[in-house]
Amino acid sequence: MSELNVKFGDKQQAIPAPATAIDAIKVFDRDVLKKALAAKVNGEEVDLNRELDATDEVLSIEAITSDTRDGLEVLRHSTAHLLAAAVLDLFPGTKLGVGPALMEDPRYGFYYDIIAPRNLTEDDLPVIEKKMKQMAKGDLRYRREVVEKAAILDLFKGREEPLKCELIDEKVDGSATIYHIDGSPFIDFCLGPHVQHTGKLKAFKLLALSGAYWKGDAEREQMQRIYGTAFATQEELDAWVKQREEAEKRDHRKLGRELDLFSIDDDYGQGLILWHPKGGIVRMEMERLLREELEQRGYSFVFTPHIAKRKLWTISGHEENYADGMYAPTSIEDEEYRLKPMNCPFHIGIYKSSPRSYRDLPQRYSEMGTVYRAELSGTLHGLMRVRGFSVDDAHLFVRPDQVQAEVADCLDFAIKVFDTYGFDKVKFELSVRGGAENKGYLGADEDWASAEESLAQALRERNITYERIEGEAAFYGPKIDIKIEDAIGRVWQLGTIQLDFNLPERFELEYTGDDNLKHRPFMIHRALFGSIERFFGVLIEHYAGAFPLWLAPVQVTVLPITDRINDYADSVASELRKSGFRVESNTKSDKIGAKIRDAQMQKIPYMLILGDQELENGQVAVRERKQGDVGAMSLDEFKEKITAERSSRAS
RNA sequence: GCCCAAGUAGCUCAGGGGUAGAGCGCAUCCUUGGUAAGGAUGAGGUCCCGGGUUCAAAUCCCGGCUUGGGCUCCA
Repeated sequence: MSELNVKFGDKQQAIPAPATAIDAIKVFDRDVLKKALAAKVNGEEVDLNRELDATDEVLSIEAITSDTRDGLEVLRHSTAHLLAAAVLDLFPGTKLGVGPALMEDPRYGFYYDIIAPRNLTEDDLPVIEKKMKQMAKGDLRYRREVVEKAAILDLFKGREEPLKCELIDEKVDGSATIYHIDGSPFIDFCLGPHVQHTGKLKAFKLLALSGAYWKGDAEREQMQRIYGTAFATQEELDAWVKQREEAEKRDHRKLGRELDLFSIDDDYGQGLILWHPKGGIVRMEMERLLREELEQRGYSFVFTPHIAKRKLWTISGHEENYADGMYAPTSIEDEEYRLKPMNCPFHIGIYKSSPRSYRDLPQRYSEMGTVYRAELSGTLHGLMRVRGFSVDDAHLFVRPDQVQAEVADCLDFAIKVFDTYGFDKVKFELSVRGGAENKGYLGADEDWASAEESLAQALRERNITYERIEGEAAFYGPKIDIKIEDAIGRVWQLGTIQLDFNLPERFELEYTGDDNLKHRPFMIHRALFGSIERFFGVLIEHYAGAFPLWLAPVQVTVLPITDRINDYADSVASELRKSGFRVESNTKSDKIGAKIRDAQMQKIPYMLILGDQELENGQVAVRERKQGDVGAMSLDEFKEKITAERSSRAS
């Protein structure tokens, strides 16, 4: 064979053999070579210098360039190897774990898990990064080698790499590939592809050091994980670093303190939120919106206690399946009680309080129910992960024929509410039973089939595009998860609409049908926010603390220019309060610039600047927090404007 | 829970074996200034907690507590 038939884009040509991927690409497009990091041959990702198989068939070749996702992945994965090589060089005897590129996580670009002879600290990162840069300049070659399993095992055994051996043992059947970085002791068991040499790695940065377990298993070896990121150009890396700093400015913990919204005080307990007056206002408004919707959608409002007898949690199955998440029992008069981690059993109690007819269904109970969960201390995070929180919970008890309509209404509800908050990207995921894996699903097959179909049908009926995920359903029923994307593109899993075949069974729920026989109702758990605390945190970051008028703790601040105007300012403020607005009046002796700055830092939507002119004309000079000065108008005109803005809940 | 780091005034942080510091905020006074910081004075601290080393510890060492970054996108 002296020639190969190669296809590149829509062009095809015979080239002399033997040839590498790079030789082939060169024939068609010399320019693309500058950006090429790897190649695809018949869909398989390979190194650029991979020799093409001698074959009569047409080989389809593509270049993987640095400006594509695949290219970035090659770049990051190669950088992870460079990291490991540098660590090995600086800390001989280091054991290697895995070092993948991270393409979904916006915070990082890659990591490498290691066990170094001594625990590394963050002070080591700059040293390692320096070593990496030095190695990058040396244009060290990534060299691929195909080796038999036994030989690879021997190689890594000899290098005392037990974790690598374990991986090889699991993954390899026959032969496998390893990669060297020439000029470094580093060898990795890896599929590739990689860049040709370290000189291709021009923009990378080490970011963080953390703990990780081998295979994520807390029973296995504790390792250290070094996170970093890499881009094709320094400009892209700089832009990314800058954006990261922007995200930090939105941190809800920082804004929560600056805007006096909430606090967490260890004297009261980790993960327990103290809502301050200003946070309280936001919460009241969030709940007001929900309440209006709940009323219109025929929900009823119920209230239930924070603890219940232990026996109840045995019936519900929480004692058996969820004990780790629950606080220890407490007793009174020899009876044990436990704090509730969920509201469901209480709502079931209400359902069971009288016999139900098919005519009574659906029953829709809603409650802002406060629950307590024993989260591990290390997982706590501001408002996002807490130990006590309130769920905008609802439980619907429905007949099988009502499932679809009820779920459809839940979807409408979610869309309406998230739209109000300005989340225009909402994603829906339908989780159903998986084929092969048996998770010990409860409930009859025909119930599952009908429930899954009802959920899917409800989504289709509302023209919602959704992702169907096999095998992600809970053991007790299929569900729809709702995820939203915030103002800076981060995705948050919030609400869920979940069918439950388990609890109706355990609590022996029933209703009398039109056939005068007893039937078991379906139960739907429905929460939009999941946790009010967490959603509050998401909102703070989404709005960067600048709440829209309807949510803002202080909606208007009145700023008199001199204290001659203080009386007029007070009268304007009290006039607005009469119309239900939250107004402050700043009569300190600061200059107007300072008062404006204060208001701006507090992210108050409207400032009314009042001086002699306004007093004389009976007007207010309006300054909006983003647009700045919008001119003078009568108080009535201003009131009309903000009344419309408030009632539309514009975001 | 585990790995790494941090903990100094209400907040943000500097300092560092021998009188505890700054800016912001707060209070009082002066100033009454037209769209992002006017000035002066003052109050405010168990330098996280416990132990050790030392003539002497906020500082060095050990332990604890809390906070922060993380804890499988598998070669």
